[in-house]
Amino acid sequence: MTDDMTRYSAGEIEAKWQEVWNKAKVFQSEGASDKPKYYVLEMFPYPSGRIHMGHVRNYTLGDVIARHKMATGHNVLHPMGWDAFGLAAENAAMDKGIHPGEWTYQNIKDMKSQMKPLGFSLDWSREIATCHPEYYRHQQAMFIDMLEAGLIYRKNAVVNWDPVDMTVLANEQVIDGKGWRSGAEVEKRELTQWFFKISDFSEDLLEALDGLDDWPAKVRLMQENWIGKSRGIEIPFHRTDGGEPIVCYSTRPDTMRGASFLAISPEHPVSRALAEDNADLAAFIAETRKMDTTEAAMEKAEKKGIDTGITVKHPVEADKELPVWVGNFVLMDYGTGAVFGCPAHDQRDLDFARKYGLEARNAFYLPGDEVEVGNEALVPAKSEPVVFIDHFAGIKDVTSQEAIDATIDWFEEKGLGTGQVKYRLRDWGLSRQRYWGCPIPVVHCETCGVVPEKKENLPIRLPDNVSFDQPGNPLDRHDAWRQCECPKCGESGVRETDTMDTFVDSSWYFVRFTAPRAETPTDAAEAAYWMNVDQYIGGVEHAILHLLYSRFFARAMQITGHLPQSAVEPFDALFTQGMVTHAIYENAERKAEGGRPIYHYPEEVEEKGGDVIVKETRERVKVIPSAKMSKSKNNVVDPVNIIEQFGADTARWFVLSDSPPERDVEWTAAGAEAAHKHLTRVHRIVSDIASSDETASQEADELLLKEMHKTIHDVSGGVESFGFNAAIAKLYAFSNTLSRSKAGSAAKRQSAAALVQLMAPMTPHLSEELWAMLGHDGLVTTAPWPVADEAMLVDDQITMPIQINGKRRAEISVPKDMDKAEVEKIALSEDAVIRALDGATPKKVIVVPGRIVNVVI
RNA sequence: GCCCGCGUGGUGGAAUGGUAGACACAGAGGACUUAAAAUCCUUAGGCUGAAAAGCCGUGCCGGUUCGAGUCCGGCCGCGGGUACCA
Repeated sequence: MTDDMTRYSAGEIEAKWQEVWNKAKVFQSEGASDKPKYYVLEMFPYPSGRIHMGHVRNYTLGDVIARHKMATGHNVLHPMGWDAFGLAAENAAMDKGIHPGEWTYQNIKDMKSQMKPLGFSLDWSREIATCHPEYYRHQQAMFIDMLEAGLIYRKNAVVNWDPVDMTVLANEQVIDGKGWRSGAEVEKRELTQWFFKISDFSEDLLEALDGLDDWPAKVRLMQENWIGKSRGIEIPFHRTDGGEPIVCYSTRPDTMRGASFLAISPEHPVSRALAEDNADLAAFIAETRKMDTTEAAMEKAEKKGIDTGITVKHPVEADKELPVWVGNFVLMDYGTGAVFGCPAHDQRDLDFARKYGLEARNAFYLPGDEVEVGNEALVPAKSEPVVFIDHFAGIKDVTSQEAIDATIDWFEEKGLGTGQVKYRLRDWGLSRQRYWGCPIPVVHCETCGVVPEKKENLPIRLPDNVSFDQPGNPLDRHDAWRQCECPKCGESGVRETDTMDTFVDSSWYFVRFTAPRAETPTDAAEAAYWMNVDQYIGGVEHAILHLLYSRFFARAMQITGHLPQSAVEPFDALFTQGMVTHAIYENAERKAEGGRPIYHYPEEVEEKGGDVIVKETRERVKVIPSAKMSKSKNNVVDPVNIIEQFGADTARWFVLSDSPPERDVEWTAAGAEAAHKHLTRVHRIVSDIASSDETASQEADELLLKEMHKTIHDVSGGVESFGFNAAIAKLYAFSNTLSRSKAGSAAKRQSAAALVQLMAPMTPHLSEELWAMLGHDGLVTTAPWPVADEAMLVDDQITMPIQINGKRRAEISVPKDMDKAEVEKIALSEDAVIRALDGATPKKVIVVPGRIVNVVI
């Protein structure tokens, strides 16, 4: 029955019901309410101009939660906004000559119009954009408060410097050590920059992870490792030339016997001092500065060093002297910028020692395995017992951890070192030498120094009349904007031209959503009511930086009075969705200017005889499978086509159905059509039921209703635990049951209504249509969520598999409460069991009630 | 390099330590149709076998357990993060 009256026409249905929702303002959150509040938030998007499948997945997940919470009687806040500052806008400005602001606002408009048809239950009345002065003026106010509270300071830090373009480069803009536009070798350069004192909160940020029960364990673990608490010791090594001792930090002082050299950072004061009259050393240091600033690049680079010529005394063995080397692998930012090398028990030190002919001597060996050091360092787990050789504190058979503790105690007792707890977490550098960001509201005055702006002068607006015809920060060359009055003495000063890292913008937007038009950064009452975010949803790629910065910012906002005490952890529950991936198509025959690879869009290539080629040029293409969808790699699938072809409900159903949401999913076009077929089928099944009128046997009715209650139970459970794909599988199964059921129309209508309601968070438009078709008055969106009847969930008779030695050989059907002995008896009388036993008695019979029987022979 | 994940049929995937492959996609066969589309029904991990049935099987190697996709140890491969992409 597929005539015109009952055909599923997504386009018409979706437009109609969106209009109904909008008119009724069903998605605008209430103020004070008797209902419990629920704040569900998806990570807000960067306005690139096109939504992609990752967005659709993210917002659909959030929307299902929001709609389900609405149906279960919550006052729901579900806002949306734009993370609107960033690098891409400046690139567009340079490439296309458009102002970053114009480009960004156009993109917001475009993306919004692409999102609207998806029918998300968003409260658009709260929309914010971080690039809007009405947003960033509050950020500037908080900056001033945090500066005055001592949470922000200035220090020198290195950046990637492009010597040809004369500009600072982001790590992403450095490709194989070269500037992405100029192709010039990138250098490190030191600048004075602004920092948040996040490291002051290391311990708190670490400890509070324990309370985040509804965060994924992996994210807590990643943050724990990122903060990187370690207990170690600072040991001064005395120079034989009488100079200032060099202080090393070590977490493995138990390996001291094996120490054979000291390695100090190229940026260490001693290195710098020695370089002044050591040309080789100066050249070595200069060489290490020609590397990008990423940790990965530094760690992967070949470990190199140079002997400084100075030596230090071993702190324990009086007659032993150690050479001091400068090593490119020693970070000035961590510990003291100096380490002692113990080749026997550290692989990196061993490689270094072998390369430069340094000694390798064991501090301990494994019990019963006393061997010389080969090419592999002996690094046992800290809990593993080892045997120490001539340990100065007299310990011998202990674990490494016990030895570390004993050694630290011994050093402290003798006054040879100081136990220290250190964290890997570094302060958050927020300065960016770029135009399209929130201006840092300070003035440099010759007499007063660095002075924060007066709050009444905020916002310090970005000037509009800037040009991008040359690289570098346009603010630097905008004299009219830079010239200003010193807020303190009134004489002339110059504005800070650094803008803020966009992570600052995204570290508090979730609080701004609670009072998006407030005259102060936050509204105490609204923040107290809505915070914390009950459920935060976003990509796992944000597991560390964004989430850690937000956790810090909540603390900083609390100290400066912008957040109530209760909101110290901003996100009660976190869900990290997997990415939507897609193959990348890289041109294998041609490169762009400057050696950059050329990437092709999926629709530009085709498969031909096992090879993939560019349709137009017939060039061969290298296929890089399942990579994060990224605008710069052109491997982005446009959901707009799918919505136009099949409708929003199909797109929503599809992104939820196939993969568990925490897992990455490789996008393929085939699935969307299947999703649409199914929705068409549901439309047909329910239409038929709505227009039929039959009675049937009570048995058939009961069977169907029992299945209905099971489905309500399972789907509700699935929706509450992000098991959407499994929930959808149950809905498929129930549609099949319903369409084949011989039940009467009353039972069928009841079941159809349940099906429609259970689908509503996922396919809200179709559900509204069918809900109305079944004769319901109100909206399914606001109808109370169905509740399963517990009594209907249990089966009296259950099937139990019979295993023989752990392999399934038969199954029996027994009443659910049958006692163990009885079950065992029935199991042993099964043919397959008798055959396998062949007259013998079983060694053991394990009966797990309600589950399984295992006969051990 | 380091930290964190992931790996199951042709494909997406399901499975509180308890019947591996639910539910789908693609496939094969059939019904309906003049035909096609749509729809409905059947089938389907691999190997052997006519069947009954048996053997193998969750990246690889090993362990714990009556029982392991699931827990533990060691590998391999892929992905994310690595502090200036967001």
